[in-house]
Amino acid sequence: MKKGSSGLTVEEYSHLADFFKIFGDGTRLRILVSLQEGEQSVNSIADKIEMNQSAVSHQLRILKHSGLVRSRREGKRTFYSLDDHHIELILKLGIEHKQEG
Amino acid sequence: MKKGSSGLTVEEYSHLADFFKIFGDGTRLRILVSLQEGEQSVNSIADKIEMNQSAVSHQLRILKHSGLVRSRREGKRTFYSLDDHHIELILKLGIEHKQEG
DNA sequence: AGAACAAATGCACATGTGTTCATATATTGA
DNA sequence: TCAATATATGAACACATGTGCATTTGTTCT
Repeated sequence: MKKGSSGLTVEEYSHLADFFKIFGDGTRLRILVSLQEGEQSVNSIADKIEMNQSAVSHQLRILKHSGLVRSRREGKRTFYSLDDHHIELILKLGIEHKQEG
Repeated sequence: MKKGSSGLTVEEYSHLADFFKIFGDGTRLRILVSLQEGEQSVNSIADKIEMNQSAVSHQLRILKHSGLVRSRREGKRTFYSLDDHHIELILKLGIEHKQEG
């Protein structure tokens, strides 16, 4: 296992990059922020952020596979909610960064 | 200016996504972490992270345009250094997330 | 001016990504 | 079972992105 001067391997940096990549899309950010208000169904999210149901579903799958959200089925609907305590901190940090310009 | 329930416009989310996108590449992460040790020339960085000079230069340009690093010329060489106090915090946060992962 | 070195740039290419459309797969209620 | 609703999925497409190659630009030294 080859280590760089700061302790992470090339592969580990790649995985870390994959983590940040999740936040690198406006639609996903809006979904995540929307979910901060509580769990919501797919159509509910799609309506709120004014996006295609399919597009939202695709993104939710990515978020779920990344472990950032989880889903719960209730009848015909699937409710998604945040499933990672780092999300709020990271979003907050990004927004603060943005505000300072 | 259309605002969502959490105070940001669609365009603002897009810009925030662009910010996170910068960290969504392993090469850029390695460059940023490398620069935490202090300013370094392009070739120096390229050697350290074992990457093409051209690739590193391309990425440094992105980092510079994003305001995350700045450059200083000294003779034939250009020295790059970190230029954003949020970087360390964000990298730290991401690494911590990974460790708990 | 010419050689040597460092860095930046334009191009081409392969790969990755987000969206939409159409369709499939639940699930519920009549 | 059939219709209606909600969600998931696959394919296709346009677009973005990272890299390497070749070349250019800038700098120093002789």
